[in-house]
Amino acid sequence: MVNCRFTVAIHVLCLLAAQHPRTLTSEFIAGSVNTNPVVIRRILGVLRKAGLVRSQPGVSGGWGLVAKPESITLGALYQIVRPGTVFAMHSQQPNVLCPVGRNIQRGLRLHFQKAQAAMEAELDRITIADVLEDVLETST
Amino acid sequence: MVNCRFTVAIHVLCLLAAQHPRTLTSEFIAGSVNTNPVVIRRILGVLRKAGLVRSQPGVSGGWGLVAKPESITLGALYQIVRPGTVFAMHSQQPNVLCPVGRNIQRGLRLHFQKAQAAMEAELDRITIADVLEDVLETST
DNA sequence: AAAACAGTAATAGTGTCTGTTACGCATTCT
DNA sequence: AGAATGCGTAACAGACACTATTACTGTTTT
Repeated sequence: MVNCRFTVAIHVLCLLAAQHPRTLTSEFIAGSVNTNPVVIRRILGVLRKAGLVRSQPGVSGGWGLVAKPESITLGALYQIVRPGTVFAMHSQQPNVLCPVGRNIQRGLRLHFQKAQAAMEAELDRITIADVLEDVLETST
Repeated sequence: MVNCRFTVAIHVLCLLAAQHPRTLTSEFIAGSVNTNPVVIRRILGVLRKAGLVRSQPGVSGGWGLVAKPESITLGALYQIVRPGTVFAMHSQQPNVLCPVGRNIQRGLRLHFQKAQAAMEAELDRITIADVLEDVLETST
């Protein structure tokens, strides 16, 4: 089972959107996600740097949504919580004495970028508001 | 360093296509990829099950291409060497007592599938023949 | 018969991610 | 002012996936 930060980030933003403008503590959120509060704080820390949420320490503190749910696309969120590429190049540099080995990475880079861009474009068609609507709809 | 089997598989098929109809040994291929022959045999074993290549043991044995390079798309290859999904759900099951936690996975599944399908559709537009052409072109 | 080469199991090492504890700091409430 | 609450973050352990490597068996050609 690989990286699930993206999924958790969506989950948390849906929670914050559903309860807006109330603030939620990392402990409460962790109870819904079923993980440790530190994990939640780590992910929300990244989202705060991106300007999506804000945090407040102290009594009656917690986390609140800053951006509008319908303005947060899954594509943007993906780039925030999982920077980097879907595809990995060779773990060791290929043999430069081989015509294929010497040029294969350059030849693949653009194709990989376009494939990932297509994926993110599809994710851009969905917002947190859409997901929340789906979730609460199936809830009834 | 994540999964690079997909990249290596493309690399190996380009080699086999470039040298076709000659056969190449796993040791020779490993020399271009810069890894161990066993790693090559493992990946080629998967491709053989899919009918893309064949192998022959013994003296002057090795690996040969069966499918035509222009008929092997990167999308098909991706599904062969990396079955499974790009996106991971929660590592622990979310809290079913929470309306969001109870339905978030069902709400996300379709979106994730569509995003990955968009990526694979983009990969389907490229064949091994295309990649080989790019690679040999930049070689000059 | 000997050599070459695939097939495969077993193992070690590395890296990434999640989960957890611990502690400091900021803020609110009494 | 002091206590309680909650974030911020470092440190560490455990799980897991992947790569690399060794070693051995079986098959085919020469």
